[in-house]
Amino acid sequence: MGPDELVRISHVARRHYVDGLTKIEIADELGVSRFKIARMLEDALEKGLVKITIEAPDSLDLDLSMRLRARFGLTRALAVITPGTTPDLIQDRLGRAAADLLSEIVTDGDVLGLTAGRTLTAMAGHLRTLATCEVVQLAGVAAPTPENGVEVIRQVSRISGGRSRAIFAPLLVESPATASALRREPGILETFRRFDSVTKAVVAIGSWSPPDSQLYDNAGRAGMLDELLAAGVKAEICATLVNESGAVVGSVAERSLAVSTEQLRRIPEVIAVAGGPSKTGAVAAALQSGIVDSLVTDAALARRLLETSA
Amino acid sequence: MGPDELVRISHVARRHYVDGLTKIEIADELGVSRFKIARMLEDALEKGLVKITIEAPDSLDLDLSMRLRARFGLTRALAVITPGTTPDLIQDRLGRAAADLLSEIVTDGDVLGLTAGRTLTAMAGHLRTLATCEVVQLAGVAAPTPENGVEVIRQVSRISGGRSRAIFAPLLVESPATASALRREPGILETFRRFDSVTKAVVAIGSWSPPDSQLYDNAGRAGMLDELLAAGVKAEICATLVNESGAVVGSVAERSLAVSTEQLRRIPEVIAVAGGPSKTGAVAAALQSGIVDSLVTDAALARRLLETSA
DNA sequence: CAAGGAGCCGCTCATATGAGCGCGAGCGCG
DNA sequence: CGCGCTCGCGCTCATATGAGCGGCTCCTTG
Repeated sequence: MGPDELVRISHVARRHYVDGLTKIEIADELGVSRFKIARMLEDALEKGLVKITIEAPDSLDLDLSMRLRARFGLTRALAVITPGTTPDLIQDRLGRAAADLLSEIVTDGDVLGLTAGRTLTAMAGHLRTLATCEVVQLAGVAAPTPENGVEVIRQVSRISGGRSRAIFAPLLVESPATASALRREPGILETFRRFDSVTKAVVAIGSWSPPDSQLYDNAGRAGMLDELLAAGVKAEICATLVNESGAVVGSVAERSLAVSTEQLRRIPEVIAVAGGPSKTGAVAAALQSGIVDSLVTDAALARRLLETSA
Repeated sequence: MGPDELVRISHVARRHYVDGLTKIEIADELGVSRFKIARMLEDALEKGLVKITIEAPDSLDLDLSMRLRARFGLTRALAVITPGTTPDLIQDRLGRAAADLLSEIVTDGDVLGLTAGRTLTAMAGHLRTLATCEVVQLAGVAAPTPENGVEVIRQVSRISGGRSRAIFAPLLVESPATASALRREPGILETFRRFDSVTKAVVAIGSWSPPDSQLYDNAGRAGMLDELLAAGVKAEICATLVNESGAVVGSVAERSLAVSTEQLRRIPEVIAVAGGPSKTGAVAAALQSGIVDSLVTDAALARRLLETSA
């Protein structure tokens, strides 16, 4: 293309794309037909004279995110790009993304349900602002570590400024009777009554094969593992266990202190946060279950999900 | 902006700007109203999420070029960016730009008129392709150097493949009688007859104050300088002399071998090529004269022209 | 020279789009 | 509680735009 046409076309492109003039206005200005202007702009695009770029944040793979959303019918999906594959790193980045997502979507009237886990602990650590909302713990304490649910609830509700409903009791207990008794404890009863009011929940996904789950560990200690693995448990969402196809199988309901599967399903938006190589199958199973509405995961896992189900 | 909205908006922006979908198509695809899509795209632009850039060649200032064109009512204008201000460098770059311009706009039927000068010599040196056209020398030889008009004509016509009409005679001679006699010489007569057929001409602009012109030097040797300077000559185009206001003053017509002012005016497109600090006033005067239809100059000179006449 | 084809132009008419408006939800305040 | 405010939404209607067409010129080719 010669320099004269270059000057003309660039000028037209600038008037249109930068100054926002319509093609008709440019045509009048230059005394040519609007069709001429349209063709000049087509040329400019085609010859690479006008470059349109979509600025993406380094940390998100926008394309994968949208494909996840579309493929699994999710309300939202975030495929987080991680600069490495160590569990710590992935959890930190997923936590950050989940924190940003919470800041974005939680509004003043919301009742926020949370579970525990290392990724959710990371999320709490990255959370900076949150609308005023009630924060409800959805399951008892699975691990006697700083990563337990009570700690997450405490941090998040402090940032939100809303009131918190914790569960000061284990996730899994020895007998159904103990579980029933605990559920009648005033503080715990209060929290359980809020489950039906929860509008948004952030939950971890535990993997049972390969094992990467605190509930799995607890079940092992409680001697329930063989029975549940025989039932084909692949993943857990709170205390709900699902197999590879997403069907709810086995049950720890009687001996656990947690939101029920039905209550979980009634929550308008359940956001699962999970990533890392070991969780691929569990995330796939959780998505199949229909319990999960939104997903925050790492880009590598997202890619594996889309490949296997293409 | 939160990550979820980021993903949505980026996706919409890509579908629209990259994939070329209409807003209505995207709206249908996502199940939202077209107004929503329009507002998302407005947001994307406003938040800097979509960047539209006009790629400009390093060597041309597109904005200055368009402003020159508009300000002086030119058919074409090129403001060439030079990486320095030495005369040699400026001439080289202007020559290159003029060569590119010629390659672009000369078509097979054209009759191309040329004068001489260092910049036009540079132009000839940079010329790589040219449509088949007749090449006509518009003025006699002003300097006994490799930069004379005959040499330029020879080079250009060789690249074009068309026939050439040179003037093997001086630009300025001692007496009107000698000039008349030369004009009757068969070869020269032939060239002069082609002047009325010239469709495009590339001419240099000579400056008389400060002096930067081969014709000025010749006039000095011929003892005509005082008279012409007294007449207020500021610039020369071929052998036509104009004052600061662009009015034709003085005359070397009787003693020169060159296209006449009237013939020059009748040429459909006269392209002046001139630049450098010393030529500012001369270029301004030449533009005033109405003889010049298009201009190739350096960006610095263009800027000075626009400043003084703003 | 006639026929045919390529390239450029501007038209028609259906479609896409933008400006501006009114509605209804959520929110703060007396 | 009732009021007004703001905001996000989608509507109407005038305008901008694109697809496709036919006319024109120029050039090639038989």
